[in-house]
Amino acid sequence: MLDAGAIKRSLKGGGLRCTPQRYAVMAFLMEYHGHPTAAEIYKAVNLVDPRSSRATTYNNLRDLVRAGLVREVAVEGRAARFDAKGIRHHHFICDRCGNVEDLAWFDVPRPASRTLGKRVLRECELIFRGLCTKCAPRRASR
Amino acid sequence: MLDAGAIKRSLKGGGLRCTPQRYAVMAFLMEYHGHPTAAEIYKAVNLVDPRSSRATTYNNLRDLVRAGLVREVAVEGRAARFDAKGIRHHHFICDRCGNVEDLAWFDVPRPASRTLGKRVLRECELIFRGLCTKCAPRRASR
DNA sequence: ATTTCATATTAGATATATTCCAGTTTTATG
DNA sequence: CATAAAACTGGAATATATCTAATATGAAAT
Repeated sequence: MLDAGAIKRSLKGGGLRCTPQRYAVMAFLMEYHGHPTAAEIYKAVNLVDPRSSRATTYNNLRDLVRAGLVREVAVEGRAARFDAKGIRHHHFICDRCGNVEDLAWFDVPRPASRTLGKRVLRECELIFRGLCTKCAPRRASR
Repeated sequence: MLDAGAIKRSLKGGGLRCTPQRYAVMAFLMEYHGHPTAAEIYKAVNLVDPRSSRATTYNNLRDLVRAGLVREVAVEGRAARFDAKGIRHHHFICDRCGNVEDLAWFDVPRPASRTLGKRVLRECELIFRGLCTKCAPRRASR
């Protein structure tokens, strides 16, 4: 079950006010185990309580990403996907349908600082590409 | 120097006809060492020889990616970037300006098949996020 | 509890990125 | 060189995301 206090605290921890709209986005991402697009999140939170606009949903997602509470996954030619940063995990993106799936975490070597140059490393992300279980059997059909 | 024959051959190898427009896109990506957007590529190839439309540029990029000759890098909220798959490398994306930079290659562990499930793995991509050298010193300013 | 103000929200307009369409042209093949 | 499949075209359409400026609200301080 979702702990309202925990959500409130993590928003505050990220320097964000707890507004009904922002709370709704965060709560939705925490209980929904998928990788919804901004449009899907907008729809879902308004289904429960129709008080959020599209702009606000985008604003809140941006703020949550900046605060490090949510991860954004860009997918070529499609809407970005979001998920709450709970347990560490990698991502698998299907080249056919664009769906994003989680993969169990495993450690990734960090690049040597000479590889990285003077760049500031914030995080690293491992993305596997291929065909998901739904698309793989139908590989021949185009 | 660019070898016209080599480009022709790699297009053919990918099952693609060699048209002036497609050749121009591939040649540009091979000699330009950056990560241009579709719009930039469109502009650049038409500067040399104004015979390509926007739609064709997009179509060709799609085909080249499908043929495995070009890599597409999605960046949140911005246009996708492209580069010719020459030497293997990883990518660094700047969280502030969205620029994509190359990082020297190093091996990445493949996930165990139990981690991958029944998914078909095509490739894996390591993306480092942070601040590029241009943006890092100005980190305080927003 | 009330005041205060920085922050957040809103609807709609706008900007940006990409794909679709339907008719025409071109490439590679035999 | 005739042919057919593939590629090209400009413009319209769609999808995605951001901006704007007026209004409302959360939470810190009284």
